[in-house]
Amino acid sequence: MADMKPYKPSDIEAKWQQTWDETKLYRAVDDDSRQKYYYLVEFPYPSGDGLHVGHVRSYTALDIMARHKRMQGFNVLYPMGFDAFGLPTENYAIKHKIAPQLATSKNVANFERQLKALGLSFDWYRAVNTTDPEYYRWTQWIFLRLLEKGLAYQDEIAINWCPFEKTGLANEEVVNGRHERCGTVVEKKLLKQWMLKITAYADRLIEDLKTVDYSDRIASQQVNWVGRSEGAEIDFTVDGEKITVYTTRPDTLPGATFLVLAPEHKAVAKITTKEQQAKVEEYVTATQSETEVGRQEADRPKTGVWTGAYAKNPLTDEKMPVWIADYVLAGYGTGAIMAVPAHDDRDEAFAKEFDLPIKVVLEDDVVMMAGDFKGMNSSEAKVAITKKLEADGIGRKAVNYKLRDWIFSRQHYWGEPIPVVHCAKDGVVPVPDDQLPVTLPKVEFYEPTETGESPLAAIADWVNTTCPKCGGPAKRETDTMPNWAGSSWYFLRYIDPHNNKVFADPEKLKYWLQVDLYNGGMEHTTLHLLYSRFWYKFLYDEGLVPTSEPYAKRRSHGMILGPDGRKMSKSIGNVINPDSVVERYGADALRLYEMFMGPFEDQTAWSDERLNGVSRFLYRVWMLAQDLIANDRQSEVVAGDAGEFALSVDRQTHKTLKKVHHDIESMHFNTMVSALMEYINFLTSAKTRSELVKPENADLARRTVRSLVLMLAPSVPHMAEELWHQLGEAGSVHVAGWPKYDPELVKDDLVEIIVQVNGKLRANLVLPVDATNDELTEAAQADEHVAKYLAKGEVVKTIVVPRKLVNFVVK
RNA sequence: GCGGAUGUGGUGGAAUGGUAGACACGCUAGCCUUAGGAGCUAGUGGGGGAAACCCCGUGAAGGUUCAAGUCCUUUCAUCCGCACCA
Repeated sequence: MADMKPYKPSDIEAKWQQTWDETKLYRAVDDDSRQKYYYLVEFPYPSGDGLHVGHVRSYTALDIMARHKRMQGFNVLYPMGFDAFGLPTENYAIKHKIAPQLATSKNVANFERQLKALGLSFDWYRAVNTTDPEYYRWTQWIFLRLLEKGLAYQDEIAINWCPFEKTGLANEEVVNGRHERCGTVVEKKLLKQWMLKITAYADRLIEDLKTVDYSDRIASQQVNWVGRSEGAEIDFTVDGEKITVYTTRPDTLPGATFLVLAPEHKAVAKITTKEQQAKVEEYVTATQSETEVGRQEADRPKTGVWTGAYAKNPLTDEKMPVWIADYVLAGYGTGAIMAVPAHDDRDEAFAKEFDLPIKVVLEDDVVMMAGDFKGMNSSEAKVAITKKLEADGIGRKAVNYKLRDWIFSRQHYWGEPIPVVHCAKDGVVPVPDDQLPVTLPKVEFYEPTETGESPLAAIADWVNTTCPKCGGPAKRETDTMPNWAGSSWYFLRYIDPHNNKVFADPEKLKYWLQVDLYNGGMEHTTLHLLYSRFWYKFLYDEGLVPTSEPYAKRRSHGMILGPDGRKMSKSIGNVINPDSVVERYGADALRLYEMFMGPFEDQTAWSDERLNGVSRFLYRVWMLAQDLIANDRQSEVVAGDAGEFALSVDRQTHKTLKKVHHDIESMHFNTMVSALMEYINFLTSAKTRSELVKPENADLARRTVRSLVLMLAPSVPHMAEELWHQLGEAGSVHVAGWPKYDPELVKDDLVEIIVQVNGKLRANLVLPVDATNDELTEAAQADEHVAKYLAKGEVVKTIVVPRKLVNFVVK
């Protein structure tokens, strides 16, 4: 064909991106006349490295879902923004001596360019940036609400301190005793810190998972992280000093032969005898100088020292020596345990090391001793012993969590200032709401200070202010918030991004929430996801948001590994840059390839060969479409082409429509692409294609290519839009109606029936779909090949599954 | 140790308890062409056979069932998260 247009992604992609932008095609409307869908992807940190192919996987998947819903007439919100506070930018600013504000805007511009080049249907009008004072004004506002309710508080605690970045860290940022970002061995440092009481929500953060649809691995990681356990507290008296232990196994109390306290336990100094004092002090000093890394070494031999004191087992009246050892953690439970060496591996190792008694109390889960409790099973004994302790006033049921309160202070410049002032007279005074935002001052140096104070502390005219309460001199808080602050509520701001009266209009919140689907990386499961659920629940308790959970559904895309199967990293040099893929193959090919790679939630390695295969597929689609469009243009439309051939093509079309529709809804993007490929294979087979280009099939060609373009639109938006216009359509394919499959056309007249003898396949028959069981059996028996096997014995049973199979059981 | 996920060709993977290997990559042979990251045709789990066809085959071992990749039990391996959390 002389006028056939070649497929050149670079010719069409930028063109349509610009048109979509100009026509505001993807703006979400705040009306409630249509059903809404809110699709959310984690907004990126705009690093200097630019977009990662992992971002593309997440954003494309939900883009496909958003486009699919939009085509079905729903009101779709699919927003994007930037989580731009954080240390990499601050470090970049220090190194290059430019303001973090400038570095951020440069990186944001680059990310925007990259995202737009992918043809993602974000509503850019709603874009947010956490470093924008008009945004962090509300981050500060929420902090003040937490402060009002006592959920933000200051505490002098031994925090995780990164000596390289000179900042405090949350527990969540410490991995194996090292700072997860820079790998520096974390030290302990006593500092006054702002804390958020996430532990007040521990139970609800677990319980309410029942009301939402999270992938198993996400939900279980959250449950583990909160780490709820049930047991009992038991009070022991040592030299008049009360020592309370926590145990999940009160049933083993008869087997408790000694107590162990953490070296940091407050009672240690009081109960230590004179004879043991020197040894105890030496041990305490030694454990304090140990780093977290040292304390966490695997298979570390148990160490400890006896305090010289004794407690008494309330059930057996036996004397229990009281030891201190660093295998007992000060920060968990009560910082003290009753040791049951017979039923706990750690206690056993300790008992063996120091030659302490080991007393077995349970065998086969049944209590073997201790009078009243003898013969009970473990769970009965737990209840009974706890009750007895309660009656005696020396114990009670108790619950513990691994979750710690969230350390909310950072000693850095590039974060939201914590909006309080310190007044000599009034103490901590919140900055009044109408004076928000407390903005970051412009400074020349961003380096953290050696003392552990934020660089803000050095800016006298910013720090020195007046007390909002008494008008006297006061100093501003110089700590800033962690980078997790802004991202804890950004999805609320998208709903009403330009509101300067409230963080978002309650009516709009009511309309758009919950987020219908939230996708993001697994690495954010225990940090961001938990934090944002906490903030949201707090806002719910304040009556500021309409539902108890923010996200109805959470999924996590699998990581894309480098072509070598290893995690992509700059130092290995196996990073794939989306820009170069777009340049070479086009955004549509990149998008479709990332969907075709494998199951969405599984990790998988990058492959240039397979990307190329997807690109080839798109060329074939294009060429076929050109043929069909040409036929449609050149031919008079002939009415009534409902022959056998047309029916077979329509059937294939509608089967594919059905498959594509359901695969998008269930996020089976890889099989959606397969279905499209099968469809194209069918249409381009020599026989089908030669018929489709005949003038008498012009009408069929037209409706086929229309359906094809529509079903491709969510996945390859640029090519679909271009073809749509070649078809003579004026509007955008992305707001054209999604083609519903016809259930009648999805059904077949004839179906393949498999015939088995003793479960083994012996024949394939093509029979009418409505054949009765008897007819199926008859046809199966009549098959020559089957008959041979039937003759070998006696048919004792015949199983018929309509439209599927006949199985003869022959003996 | 605890929790979660996953084991299917040379590779990525597909299969409401009902034809294992769809779709794709790679490979082989042939064709075509202004030689390309192009297109077309055929083949491609293992074994046997000229063929028809037969046997074997979803980490391993049992079991349930007319029928198991799929359900149950045991077990092994890999990956992820947490980890001296009492």
